[in-house]
Amino acid sequence: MEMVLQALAAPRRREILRFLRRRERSAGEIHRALGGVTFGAVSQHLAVLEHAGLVSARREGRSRFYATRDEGLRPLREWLDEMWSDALDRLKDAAEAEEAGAPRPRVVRKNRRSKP
Amino acid sequence: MEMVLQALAAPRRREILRFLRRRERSAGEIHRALGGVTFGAVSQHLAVLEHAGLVSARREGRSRFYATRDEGLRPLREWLDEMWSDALDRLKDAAEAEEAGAPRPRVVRKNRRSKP
DNA sequence: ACAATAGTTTAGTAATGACTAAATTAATGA
DNA sequence: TCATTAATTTAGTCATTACTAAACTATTGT
Repeated sequence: MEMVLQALAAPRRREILRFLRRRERSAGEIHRALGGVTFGAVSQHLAVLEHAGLVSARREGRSRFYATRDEGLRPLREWLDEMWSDALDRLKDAAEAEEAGAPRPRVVRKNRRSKP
Repeated sequence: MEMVLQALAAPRRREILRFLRRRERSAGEIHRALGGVTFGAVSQHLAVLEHAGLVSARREGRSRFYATRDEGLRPLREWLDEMWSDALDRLKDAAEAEEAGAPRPRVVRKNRRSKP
């Protein structure tokens, strides 16, 4: 998932994925849709997305058609779910601590020995 | 979510989040847990995570305690869900097209006029 | 074979980012 | 007040990266 997050971190590449949402598109279409960026740059972005497993490519004549690969997002999805379950665990722990006596046992107080 | 993805793209920061999974920790604890990286570097990573809304900080005496902020991951979660629903839409479209006659209408064939 | 079209690859540049060491701020304790 | 502990901030370095322009590769039509 290292590569997945790395790939998604660039706004341009998310823009490309967004453009590929509905259907596959040729590199040229993608280039035209983005605007303000070179064909070369687009090609590089597509290579990054492909290596990360986020898009697949298909050759047709002179064109190359790119489409999103849905399984590509799975590692990220799993990581997020893991984080989410941890959040639930924390809530549960907090609830149990609450029940166990002390009103807000969140902070361990330090013992102050001296007093002016 | 720009900042969220940017923050998550660095392995060190995911390592920190992972360490904060169960309970809050002081900056020093985090530094010791990571190992092989300066206190300064850790502090910088924590600042990035805090700006991205992924952790919250609390002062106690000389220590500063950091904890994961679960709402911080929500933008990413929503983005992922959006992508996922698009994937479902694609499947649906494909199924409908399948039903509508042509066996695999995914690709529009070009008309070849000449023949050798 | 040649020209045109569609895309990739390369070389180079400017900006960003992760890191370290050292200076700095903040709170406590003597 | 001064020393100590805990953490942040700053200045500078090295690597990565997003980009452009230009060279290159591949496919098709004539």
